[in-house]
Amino acid sequence: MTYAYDAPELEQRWQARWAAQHANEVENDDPRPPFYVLCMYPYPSGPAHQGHVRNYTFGDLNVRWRTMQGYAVLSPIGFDSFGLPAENAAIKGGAHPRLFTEARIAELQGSLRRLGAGYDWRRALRSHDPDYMRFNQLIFLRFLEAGLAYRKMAPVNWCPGCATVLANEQVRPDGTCERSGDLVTRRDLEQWFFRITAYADELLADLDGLEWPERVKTMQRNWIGRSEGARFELPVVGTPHRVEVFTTRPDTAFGMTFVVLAPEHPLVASIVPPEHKQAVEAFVERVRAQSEVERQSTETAAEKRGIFTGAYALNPFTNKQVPIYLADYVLMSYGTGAIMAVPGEDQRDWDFARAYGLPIIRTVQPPEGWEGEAYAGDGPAINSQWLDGLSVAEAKKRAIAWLEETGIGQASVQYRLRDWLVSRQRYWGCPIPVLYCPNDGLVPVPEDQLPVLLPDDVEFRPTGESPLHYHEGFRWTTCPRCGSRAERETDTMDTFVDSSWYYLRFCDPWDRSAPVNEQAARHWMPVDQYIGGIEHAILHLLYSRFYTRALGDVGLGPKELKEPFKRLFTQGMIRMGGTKMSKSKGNLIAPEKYFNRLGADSLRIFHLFVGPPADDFDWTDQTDEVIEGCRHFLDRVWRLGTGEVDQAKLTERDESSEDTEVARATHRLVARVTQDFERWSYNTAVAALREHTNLLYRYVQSPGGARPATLAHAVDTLLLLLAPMAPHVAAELWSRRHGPDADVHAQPWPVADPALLADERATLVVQVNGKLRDRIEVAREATEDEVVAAALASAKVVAQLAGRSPQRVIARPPHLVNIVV
RNA sequence: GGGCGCGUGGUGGAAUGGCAGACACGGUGGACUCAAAAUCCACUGGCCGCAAGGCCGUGAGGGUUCAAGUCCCUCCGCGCCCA
Repeated sequence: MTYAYDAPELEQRWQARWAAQHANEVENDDPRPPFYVLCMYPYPSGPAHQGHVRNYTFGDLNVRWRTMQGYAVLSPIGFDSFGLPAENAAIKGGAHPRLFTEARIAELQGSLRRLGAGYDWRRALRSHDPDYMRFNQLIFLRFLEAGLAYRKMAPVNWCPGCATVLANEQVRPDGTCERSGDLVTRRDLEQWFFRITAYADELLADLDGLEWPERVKTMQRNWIGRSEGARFELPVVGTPHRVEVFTTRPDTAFGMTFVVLAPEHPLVASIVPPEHKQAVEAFVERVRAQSEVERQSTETAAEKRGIFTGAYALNPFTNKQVPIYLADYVLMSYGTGAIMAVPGEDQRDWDFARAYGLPIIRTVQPPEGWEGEAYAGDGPAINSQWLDGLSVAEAKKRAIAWLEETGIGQASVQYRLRDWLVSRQRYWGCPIPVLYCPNDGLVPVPEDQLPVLLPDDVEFRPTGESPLHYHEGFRWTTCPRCGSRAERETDTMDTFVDSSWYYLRFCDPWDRSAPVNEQAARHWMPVDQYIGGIEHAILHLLYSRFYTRALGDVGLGPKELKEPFKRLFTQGMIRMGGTKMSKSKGNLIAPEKYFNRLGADSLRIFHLFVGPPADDFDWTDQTDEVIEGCRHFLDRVWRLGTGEVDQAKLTERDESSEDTEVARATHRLVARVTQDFERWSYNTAVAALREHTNLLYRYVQSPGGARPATLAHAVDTLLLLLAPMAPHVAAELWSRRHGPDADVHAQPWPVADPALLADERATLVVQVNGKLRDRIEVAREATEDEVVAAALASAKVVAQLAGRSPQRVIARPPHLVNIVV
């Protein structure tokens, strides 16, 4: 293979020049209108992989394009540098997590530079930087003060493999750990939480105003899971106790034939009669060992899921006694930890009732011919006394009104969303800055003593306990209040904490006095374009939305800033053989080999060209040939740009109609590419550039040759439009054409002249009965009568009509005529 | 089970309800060359036909419309999210 230019040499030369020029550095007082482009900061796992290349190519296109459009573009980058892989490597006998991580960062940084992505490197941050940790801890303390951070004993998802607690989101549906694949079990531990549920309503409601993919918004809505219903109390027969239940279907209360408590429910201890105690305790023990996912699974046979407590409650609607059961699928953490069971309208209750021989009473009339079991749809209430005949919605209202009048209960809203469990029993994370004193109890580390740093001299043992716990020097300290020996918290923070506010820090990473400089944040925020993987649709994006609000509420961020990311784009995944391309799968295709041979520009064009950015892409054996093809395209642009194509035929002359057509095509190209950039249709934008290149080749090689001025404008425009996509080759050609100091990336983005967008001639499509029969060249301004006349005069149309006369003629001048016979 | 999305040539894909398959990859042929590579040019959905041309064609079936890949209904298959 021989290529038209030496890509590695050319690209490295331009990268060095951009670094020397401090290109893409932007000041906070830049007078141009601000525009914030951000790619999700990467976890540094080593050199970039194709997913990174795709992500950062899209990001850089936006940065360069918006810059050419006249914005002051904030384009920062950082590294999500805390996390498990570094610690696991240390346990396996590797280097210290810090050294390991910093080596990986250097590799990834190298890849990003070779990709030619433009960043304000002065603003770069790493989550494990002491400065960043200090502010992470300061935020934690302010949350603690405000009651947004709290500690409680909680049954948690415990991964034996990772030897740590997992958030619900990190447990896969089959009950295994997202990272290690081990089966997750339950344990009770003192854990730290962030009170994200305090914002549930707001987080749900404000989704409406975001320019995010509808899919992502739906996922967040489901995750928050708001449901409206009622809660009310039932007396436990023969005891002074009352059990409170939450239900979304108060209208079905007349069909309640039993009550189910979560096995952990506090009432269990006091209501179970002695003769049932042993069996109940054994059941509770068994359920405690199960993971939440197991408990929620519909696979388990109903017979094994519950147990009768021996106690009865009084259904306040019917004044009848109903038995109280325990069942694994009722969770203490949702609602009140107790439900009224209505087997007639809930399939799980139906299954349970059948398994335990409990009565089933329908309270909603199923439609005629209903052959299913529980009926959850709408219909008139039956067997429900004063609710009979009402629709579900009406009956709900009436039932709630009755509960409120009688004082038995009230309307209630529940969320599926739980508070965010942030503590991790690991070393390589940000320490939680509190200590425990025998006299003063829980004591926050004074702010002037932050950051609490990780000790370097730790031992990594595969025991499952945090190395911080063994480290006597770290673990023991003195209480800042009373001076006695006190124990430090040895848990560290979930790494999602780090990624929940980094985008705010980028606004002014130089501010030593506060994590977020409010003035700078007001200037740049919200992020105008956020770009990342769909896999962060729920967690990272929801936590960040919470953080933005919470920071404002504790006085650490602009109070009026609610939403961090105005526009979100989620790119598709790179797959290989059906699975996601990732380091853990061992199916990475390193970009370095393309950088060395074809150049970063070719790889960038490939990622832009290969399909819609939002779609997944399957990397196959043919992919290399497509990337070659992208280099081929850049070589063709090169030969046009340097004048290597048929220079001899260039002729000075007045503009001919052929020249005019090329000029018009150039303006159409500008409009097309701009529009495609706006709608994230980069594959068609590249197609448009390739089409234009093909057109210019034909133009230059045509018998009449090209008119120099027309060609120069067409080629220059091509280079301007190419600059955000293939920045190196565009820069080189531009400087060769316009002088060594000319900078294509500093040029204004071209604007199409509306007068030149349309052709003078148009192709009239003639259909007979909706089928294509002829194409006729007509003037662009042709009237309805003219196009109809032209269509009827067509020999092909006459032949098709075969003497029949048209019943109806539909004309859309100048593009289409349809003759109906 | 519920929700959302997607099914187009050998392949990736394109198409505000108005010319299906743009742009590529691959393939075939040609020019250049002693030869090859590179480059440039042409052709490339299927079937019938010497040709002109015709017929069929966007997962399957139905509907709306002058006109459907696009809108509506049913079904099949695949993917994702929530259970």
